[in-house]
Amino acid sequence: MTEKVQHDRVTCSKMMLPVQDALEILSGKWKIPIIIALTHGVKRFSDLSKEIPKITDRMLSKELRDLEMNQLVKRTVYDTFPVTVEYTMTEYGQTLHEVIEALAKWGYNHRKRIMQD
Amino acid sequence: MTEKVQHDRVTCSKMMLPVQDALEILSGKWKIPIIIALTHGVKRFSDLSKEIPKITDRMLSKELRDLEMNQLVKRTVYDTFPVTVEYTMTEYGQTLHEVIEALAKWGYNHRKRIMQD
DNA sequence: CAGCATCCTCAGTGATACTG
DNA sequence: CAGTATCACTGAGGATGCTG
Repeated sequence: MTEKVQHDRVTCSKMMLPVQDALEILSGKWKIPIIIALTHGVKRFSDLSKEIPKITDRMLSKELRDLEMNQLVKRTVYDTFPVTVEYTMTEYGQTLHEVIEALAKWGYNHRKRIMQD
Repeated sequence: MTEKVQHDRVTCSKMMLPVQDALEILSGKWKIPIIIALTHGVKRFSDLSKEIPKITDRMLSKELRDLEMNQLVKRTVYDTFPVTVEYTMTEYGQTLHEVIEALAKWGYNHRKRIMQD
């Protein structure tokens, strides 16, 4: 059975919900690793499994499904035997790059700042 | 006793760790509500408690401590009786605005996109 | 190869009561 | 007022084995 993922939301500013939406989509331990892996090109399930240290098939499968539902990732099945499946970022998924850049930039500086105290 | 918060990290790109750092700081249910509340000015503990629907004192206290440890929020105690405590964003905390703007912008568009499918 | 089913653990959060 | 202490719960994530 599919696991539910639904959090309560808090509303006290008009930025609140959009920010929480965005964070929810990037939330969890594996979304960012998967997204970054896919920015380096089209990948198969087993490629991702190898490239992302310690992720289990269960989580990889689940997170890919989430990303696909949000139209960030496209899944393509080829009729070979055994089946081949390719994952790639959609064009829409690319729009996340700005956000991830902003996070990376801030995070990079923060790490430096916290180190030297 | 202080609760521990430590996650495993995944490394497969140089953006990975900085992005995860940033997300970790914004992670949890209450960081964003608190940060946004504090962008609207200096607030006391009870102000925040009233403004942020359903947050418990326990979580408010804990999240403020986290934010303070990361130098994003400043805590000032006034020697009155009973004690008065004020919380405010630090100048450094303001640097998060770019990040939150990016998240808000993307989240806003995403909400529109997903609604109309 | 590309997953799914099942069971299990524990960190994050909630509820409630108490205190300087 | 501004928290802390304690207990309880739940759901994200891990481990393992199975399948089309």
